[in-house]
Amino acid sequence: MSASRSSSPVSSNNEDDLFKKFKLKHHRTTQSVQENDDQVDTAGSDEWTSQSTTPELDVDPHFEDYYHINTSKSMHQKRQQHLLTPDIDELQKREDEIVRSLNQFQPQDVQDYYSMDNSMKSARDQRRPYMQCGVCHDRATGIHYGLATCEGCKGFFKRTVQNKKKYRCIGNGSCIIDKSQRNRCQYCRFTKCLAKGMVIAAVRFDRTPGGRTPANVAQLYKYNKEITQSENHSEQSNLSLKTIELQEVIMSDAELKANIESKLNLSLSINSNISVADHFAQLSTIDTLFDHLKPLLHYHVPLTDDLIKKTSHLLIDSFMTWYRSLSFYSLLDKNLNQYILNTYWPRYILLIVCYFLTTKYNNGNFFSYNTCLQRLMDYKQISYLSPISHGIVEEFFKVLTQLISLQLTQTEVTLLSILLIIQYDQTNQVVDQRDLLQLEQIYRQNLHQYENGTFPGVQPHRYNDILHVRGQLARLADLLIEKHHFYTPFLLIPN
DNA sequence: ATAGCCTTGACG
DNA sequence: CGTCAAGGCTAT
Repeated sequence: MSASRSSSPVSSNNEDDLFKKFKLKHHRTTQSVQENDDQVDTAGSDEWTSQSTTPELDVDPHFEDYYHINTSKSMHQKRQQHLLTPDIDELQKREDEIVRSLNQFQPQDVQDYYSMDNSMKSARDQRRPYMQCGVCHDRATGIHYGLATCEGCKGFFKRTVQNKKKYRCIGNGSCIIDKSQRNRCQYCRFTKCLAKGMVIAAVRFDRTPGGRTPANVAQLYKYNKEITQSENHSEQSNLSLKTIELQEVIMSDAELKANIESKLNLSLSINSNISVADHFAQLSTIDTLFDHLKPLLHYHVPLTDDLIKKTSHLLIDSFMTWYRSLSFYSLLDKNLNQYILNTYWPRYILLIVCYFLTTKYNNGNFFSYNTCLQRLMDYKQISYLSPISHGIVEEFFKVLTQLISLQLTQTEVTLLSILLIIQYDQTNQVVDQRDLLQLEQIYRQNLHQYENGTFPGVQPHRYNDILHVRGQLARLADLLIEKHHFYTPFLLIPN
């Protein structure tokens, strides 16, 4: 039925198209220009958000109290700050001050931005065809307001300044801005614009088109460029110093990703070439995660390995961002954090995909071991995936049915996902995990409290059930990786 | 609101 | 002139 129209072999950018279709359902920012300190605009709330439980994914508030008592460190002081962008006027004053102080020290050195005949110009000419937006890494169309940016970020910056807009971040102000999701958080986008050196003064009051940017503004361009460059340098040298000093094997993000990538590839048993997508997802709600999975629902053809891989990447990125935003992240040892990131992403992805599946199969949608198996066999015939393992399918089916019957709330999913990745592993000697013992206790306790408060008496075994599922999930994830069957959960996504 | 494309105008 | 970087317009 729906075969014909949309199935033209769209040669254009498939991933982008997907995102255009499914993103933007809910902006993660709100524009609180005036009185109302309201909530997010929930425009286009989809079926996913309709759960009546707490919409916040973050840890149960009790946990924070408990945790602070024990650690006497307050980590979330800064979490609620910087949520609102400052007045444009204020920012403008700051720029003015910079210009003034610059002029004090170098009275008439102004006009050399345009006569730059050395480093900057040549650098610019060199990367001319490859210029990418300093904010979102989209293709840049030139220097705009002092920074190489795309048309989108250019226009966004202009609108923001011209209309003196203020934005608010729903998360903790560290949303990742890239091409695919630059519209998710205006606050973080604008903050990044500024951090990368875009100059407010370059937006004209009088709106006169054409002409050239005045010298004092050009001065700011140069100044900002120097600042960001020196920052980069000091960061780099700091980093290398530290690693040498500590003699630790802390991987860079790129290395970490590469490592994960190779594992992922192996366990998907795909041998096609890898193209490391430059997508960095961010997450703070289940909705965001599901946004990554939803496109898979709309494929009328079998899922391709490529698609699964891309989706996995998005989820892994989300996982990393999410993990780093957890309150205990900065308290744990670097090596331990790295170990967790490197080792436990399959558990996390598995949980998310399973949870996604439960929302799809929970009401009346037939779901049995046989249909499950049939589905996988069908895929097997069309694709080049490795042979179906009945043992794994059975295991997977067990976990899934249990999850379906449990009907986890979002808070439970959150706690479960944390418990999945901070599980103390006796057998492992690679890294010092002692901190995890205490942490795990804290989160168990937190889950226990939550169950008592939310389902008092009704489901006395729920706490144990969830811990049981945790064990199953952990084992299954290990198995999926080990036996190169990581694709299995994805194939059951109904379409 | 966003972002791709268009127009403008100073400068070399 | 052509180039660059401002603003404007407008389909989505």
